[in-house]
Amino acid sequence: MTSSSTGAPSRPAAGRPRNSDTTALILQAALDLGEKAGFGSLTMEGIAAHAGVAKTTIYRRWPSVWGIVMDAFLAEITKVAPLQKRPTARASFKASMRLLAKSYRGRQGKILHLLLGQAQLDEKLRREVTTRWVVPRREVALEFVRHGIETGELRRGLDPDIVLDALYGPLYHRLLVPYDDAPITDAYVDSLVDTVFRGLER
Amino acid sequence: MTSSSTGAPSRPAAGRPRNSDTTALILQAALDLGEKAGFGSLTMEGIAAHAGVAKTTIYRRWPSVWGIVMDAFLAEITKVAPLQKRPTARASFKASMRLLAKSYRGRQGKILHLLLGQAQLDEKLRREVTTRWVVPRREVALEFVRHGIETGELRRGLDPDIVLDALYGPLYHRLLVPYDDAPITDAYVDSLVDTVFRGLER
Amino acid sequence: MTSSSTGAPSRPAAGRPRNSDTTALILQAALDLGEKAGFGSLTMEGIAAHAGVAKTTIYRRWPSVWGIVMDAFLAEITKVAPLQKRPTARASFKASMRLLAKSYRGRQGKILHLLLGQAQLDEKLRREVTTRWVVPRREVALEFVRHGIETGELRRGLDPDIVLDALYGPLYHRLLVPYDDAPITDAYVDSLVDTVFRGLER
Amino acid sequence: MTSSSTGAPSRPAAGRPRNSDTTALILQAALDLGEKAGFGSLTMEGIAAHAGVAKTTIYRRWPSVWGIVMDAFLAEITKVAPLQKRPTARASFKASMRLLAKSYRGRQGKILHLLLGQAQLDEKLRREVTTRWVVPRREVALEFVRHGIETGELRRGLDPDIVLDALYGPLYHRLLVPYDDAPITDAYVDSLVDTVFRGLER
DNA sequence: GTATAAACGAGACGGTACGTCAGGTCTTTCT
DNA sequence: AGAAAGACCTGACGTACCGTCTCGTTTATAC
Repeated sequence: MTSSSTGAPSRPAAGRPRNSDTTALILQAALDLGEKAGFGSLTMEGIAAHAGVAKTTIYRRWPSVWGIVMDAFLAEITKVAPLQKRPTARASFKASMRLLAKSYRGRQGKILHLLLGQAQLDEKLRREVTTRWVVPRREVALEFVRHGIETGELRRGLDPDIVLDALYGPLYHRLLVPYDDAPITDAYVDSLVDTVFRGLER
Repeated sequence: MTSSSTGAPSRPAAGRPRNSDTTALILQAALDLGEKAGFGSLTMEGIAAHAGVAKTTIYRRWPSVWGIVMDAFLAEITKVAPLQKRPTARASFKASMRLLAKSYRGRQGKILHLLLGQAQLDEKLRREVTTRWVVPRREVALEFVRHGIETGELRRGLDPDIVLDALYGPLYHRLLVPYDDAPITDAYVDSLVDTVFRGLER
Repeated sequence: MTSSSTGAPSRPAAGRPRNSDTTALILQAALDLGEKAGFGSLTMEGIAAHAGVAKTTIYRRWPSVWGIVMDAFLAEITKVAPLQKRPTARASFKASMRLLAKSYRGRQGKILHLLLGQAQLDEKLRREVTTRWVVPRREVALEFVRHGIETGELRRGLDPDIVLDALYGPLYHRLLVPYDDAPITDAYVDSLVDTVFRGLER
Repeated sequence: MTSSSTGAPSRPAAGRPRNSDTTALILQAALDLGEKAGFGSLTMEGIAAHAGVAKTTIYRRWPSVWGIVMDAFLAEITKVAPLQKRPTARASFKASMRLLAKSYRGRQGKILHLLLGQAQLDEKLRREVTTRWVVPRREVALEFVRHGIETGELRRGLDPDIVLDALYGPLYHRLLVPYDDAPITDAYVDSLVDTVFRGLER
């Protein structure tokens, strides 16, 4: 969301540089307010006031509230729940999904389901979520599957995309389709992975 | 001079009765506008203007825009994609999910992902979706699973909830988590059901 | 500035009628604030806040701050300084101009020079000032001159417009062209009228 | 408005000297923009952009938009309409006022009435107008009057200030009080001077 | 020549106010 | 009592300029 891309390091961008403390201040304010009053009721004015920053300063960095939330979410989640590589695909997914489920039980979950919710209504945000969150993770996960097929852990002929949908789909289903509001436990993840893997193995 | 002949006991409700044409008019206006300008940009004022109706008239019937959309969605979907009972669970799900996938490829899909999106932000709508859409369908589907276990088609010890998540999860994952925007084809559904069922059968 | 013009009294306009107390409240707030902090620093937001009224409520009545000030000014000035008809033209103008000078020494003067100042920058306001303030008064005054010519008090061949410019011009000159900030006294008015009339009489 | 040159030529001020082309560029940009979009809508940012100059460069020279306009006005008007000394007071005023009326029919008039308008709202500008435009001209004109009294052209006992008000007042009245938007013609000036002078002469 | 000092362009920044939009409530008259 | 119309308060929107600031760069005098 932030203008980035450096490439040629040549000129130092001319003009007074953006204050990165200010950026951090805004992100923090957004998280604080979201935590306190609900991420659904975040407003530009509220964030600006809480961060002690002018609205224009925010608009210079992000085009919408959701841009901010997106950045805040990504900054946290990559630290907290990176994909886990293990000897077998089954172990890799179990570990990765347990970690993911854990963060989803906390603040990240609260944010993510709002983020994905809002992405349904907002085309620009949807693209942002795709390119910055879904695609990068999916690519790593696809590698797990392909490797599993090579080693013979998984049977040949499987469509790796379907495999990922079968594994992660249920997780997001629980997160996004309102049913019984039960949290996603480690036991649920284990049970899920085991059930699905029965259909995947040779 | 025909005597009105109320016949019906109770009360004639006193005062001017609600015009049911008006109700239909509003629903139609909501669908028209949503189709044209995107369901995400529906507003009470817009719907009222387009339907040629006063705002109060709408508020008397629904508490929010999403209430209207919810009603419009349910009215259509139950006609179009009822659950399909077949001799085997596998066949039942294949048929039901194909039908569902088909409607999701059209207007219903467009509405549903907005509805689920909005439900993430709006607690009241979330409950509405749960009780009027998710739970009723889920109960029927659970019956399919239990029956499959009884007949021996599915192995004992399966958690029926996990089964449903494993089947429907991927569908909603495709619908809600933005990835490649590929539509959900019948082939995808077949492939998915077959893959998952391998892990479910005896 | 307010939408007015009734004409056909028939229909009572449908819908909730405007609250005339609210209108008065806004005008009063504008005058209060102007008096306190200077009419030059009036803002819509300030007036709204001080009147305890929503901005939209004001915008429904006036298109700009100056529209409000205009209305407030006219409401006062017509009460305070109506044109004075006397037996002779000289006496009529002396009386009228004394009264006008007196109000200009007070709040009306403060407002008027801002109003005329702003009218230089704002074409719409300029027209408003012309039709609601300048023209009506000028027409009455022209009548004084014409009558003076008929009775023989003033010589024939005078251009009535020039006469009015010669009389009122100096007054507005003092008001609008900054020089020594001396107030316009009754003595000044008398001296002015006498000097000018020497050139007007037979 | 510009930082005054101290007179003593001593030090060349150390550091990079101001570029006088830049100053001219800004003035020109202000006039261009004013001519095109109306002097009332001039902004610092607009002028800076149009002149291809940084805002700070302008602020280093003038404290406000109106300072610029003031300088631009004065630079033109003193060239175009200096006071005219003639043998008689009547002839001096006729010539001077004709010349003034002529410039007021063009761009100078457009600017001046905005300048005087704005001066009503802005105390600093008001003083600026007084000291740089009104007072210097008024002093010369007062001399005309005093000389006329000495030579016996005008009667004794006249208050010179009232004389000037009587002569220039109508001109500014026409310029500033919106009435019929008729331009100020030479014929009008002649007629006005003759009428007023009838009351001034012995 | 090399400091030093100011001009200059660029753009960030905190502010204030703008005029608009939609929400949800209310008041009025008509049906 | 329902319905249409529209006033009303509320809150947020995104934008425009303001005047100040912080940079890096340029251009002149002074040492």
